Amino acid sequence: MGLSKKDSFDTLQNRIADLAKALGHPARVAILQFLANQNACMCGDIVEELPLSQATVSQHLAELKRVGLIKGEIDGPKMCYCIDKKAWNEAKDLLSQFMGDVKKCC
Amino acid sequence: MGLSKKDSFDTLQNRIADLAKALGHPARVAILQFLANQNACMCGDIVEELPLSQATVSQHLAELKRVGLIKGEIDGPKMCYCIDKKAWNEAKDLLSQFMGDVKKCC
DNA sequence: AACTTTTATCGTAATATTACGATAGACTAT
DNA sequence: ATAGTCTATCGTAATATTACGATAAAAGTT
Repeated sequence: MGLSKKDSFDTLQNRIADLAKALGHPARVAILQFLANQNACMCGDIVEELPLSQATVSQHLAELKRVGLIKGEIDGPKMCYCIDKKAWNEAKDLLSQFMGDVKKCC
Repeated sequence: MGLSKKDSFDTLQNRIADLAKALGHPARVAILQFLANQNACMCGDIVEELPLSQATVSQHLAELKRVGLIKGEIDGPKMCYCIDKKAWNEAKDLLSQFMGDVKKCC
């Protein structure tokens, strides 16, 4: 079918998967790189940086907002997007812990 | 439409996204946790560990194989799956570097 | 050879994602 | 008030993902 079985997995597994899914598109990786390499929030011109339409970029931004990695605040006519430090660090910790626990294997 | 624009992004962005996408499902996170917490490869009984059908688990394993995070080798009647250390470390480095470059912001 | 076990693949259906044009909503500036 | 700018949302279409039963393929066992 396609009926989601996500409830059968635990909260941590779901959170890791959800964060990873948000990173699972090159446009969103590019957006985050852009925001992360800036010393300030990004106001207005994200669309110009990407080879995608305004509607599509807005959709990707909404997905990043959904998982909490970025937050947007209104600045007069424009919108300013910033990395959400708290969620970003949570994501970094979760992922690095997850990737870190490999024991020696074959 | 839905026509992929992935070619418009660079190789690194695509690789990060592709790895993240592979981690973007709780079943695959669970499989990797399972393999990573073992001191040996996992032969045979992965399906029993998951609340999914054999066909679905096989599909998730194929996805993990596709990105290179695991490798499978035939052991008589069974199949042994192992974390691919090389790809795993590459993934860990890529992700931690990606998550690491945040400058101070708002 | 016939049977069992294990895993991959095929076929199929439901749902989700990706993408864009068009439109609406919010704000500034004239 | 009107016009311009920026962003979100709606509508829609194409494609991808998720899930499973059924079947095939490969290996060991009797």
